[in-house]
Amino acid sequence: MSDELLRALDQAGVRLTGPRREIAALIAKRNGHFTAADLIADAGKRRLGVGRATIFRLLDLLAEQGLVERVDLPDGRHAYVPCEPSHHHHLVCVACGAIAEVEDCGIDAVTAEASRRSGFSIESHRLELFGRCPNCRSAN
Amino acid sequence: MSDELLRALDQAGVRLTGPRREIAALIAKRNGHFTAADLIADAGKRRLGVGRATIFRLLDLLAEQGLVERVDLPDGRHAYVPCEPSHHHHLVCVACGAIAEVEDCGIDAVTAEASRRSGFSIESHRLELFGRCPNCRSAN
DNA sequence: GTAGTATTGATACTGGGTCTCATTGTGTGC
DNA sequence: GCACACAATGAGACCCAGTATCAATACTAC
Repeated sequence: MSDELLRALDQAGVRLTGPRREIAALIAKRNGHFTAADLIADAGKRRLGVGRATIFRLLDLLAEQGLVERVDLPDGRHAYVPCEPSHHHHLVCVACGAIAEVEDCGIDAVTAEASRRSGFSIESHRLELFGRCPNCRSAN
Repeated sequence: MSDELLRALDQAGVRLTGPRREIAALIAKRNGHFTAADLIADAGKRRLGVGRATIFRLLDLLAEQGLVERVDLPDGRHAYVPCEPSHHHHLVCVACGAIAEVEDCGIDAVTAEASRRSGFSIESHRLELFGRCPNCRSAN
C-alpha cells in the first residue's frame, strides 16, 4: 500500500526519511480523497512529530510525480487523491468521498469542438465529475 | 453593461444599494476573469468606501444567481468570470485572461461513458479549458 | 565514521475568505 | 411624502490553507 508510494519516491531520487514513511502510511490508509488538514489531524492524533510544512512539502513532491492529484471539490475546498501518473480524470463520490479514475473517454472530441468554435488553441483542461458511487447509490 | 447585472439582481429580489451598483460597474468594466483581490484593489484605488466583506458578499450573490462563476486557474488561484446563467463551460486564455463560453458540446457523451464504466451516477461536473485566445495566438 | 547536503519542525507570515456587530440605507405600506 | 422594519454595510477581528525562513537534524555516499 504505502510501499508503492515510497518506491516511486525512491526512484525519483528523493530521500526516504522517517516522516515521509509515516505520511505515506497515513495516505495509504485513507481510501478516496483527503485534504491536507486530514493528514495534519491524523499526524497530530498519533503524536507523530510531523510538522505541517513537511506534509505540504510531501504532497507537493507526490503531485510533481503524478502520484497524487489536487481536485477541487464542488464546495470549493480542495482535496488530494492518490492516483496513477497517467493522464486521466476523477470521479468523486459526493456522499462517501470514494474516487474512481476514468481514462480519456471522448474528451478530446469536446476540446476539439470547443477550439473550433472559439478560435482558442487549447493547451490543457480540467475535468472533474461528481456523483454517487455504486455503494452509496444502493444505500439510499 | 453593469445594468444587466443590476437588473438580474433586482429580479432576484435583492436591494440595489450604492455599493452594489459600484461593484457591478467595476465588474462590468473588466472583461475576462478577475479575482476578488482585483475588485478590492479597484475599489481601493478609487476610494469607493466599499468594504472587503461587501465585495465577497456580492460575489456570492452573483454566483448564486449564476451571473458569475468561480473558475480555478491552473496555478491554483481562483477567479470569477461574469457569464450567462445557463449551463456552459469556460475557455480561459492563459496569456491575457480573456474568457469564452462554450455551450455543451458533447460532454454528455463523456459523462455517460464514464458513468457506464465506473458505476457511478453522475450528478454534476466541472470542465475548464485553458489555452490561448485568437489574439494571443497571433501575437507571438 | 564523516562530510556534505537534503530534509525537518517550529514559527512567523501571507492571502483568501468569513463572522460579528453596531450603524446605515432601502423598499414598502401607508 | 414618511416612517418603519429589516436587509445591507464597513471595520476589524478572526480563521484556515498554504508558504517562507532558518537553525538543527538525519540520510546517503564515501
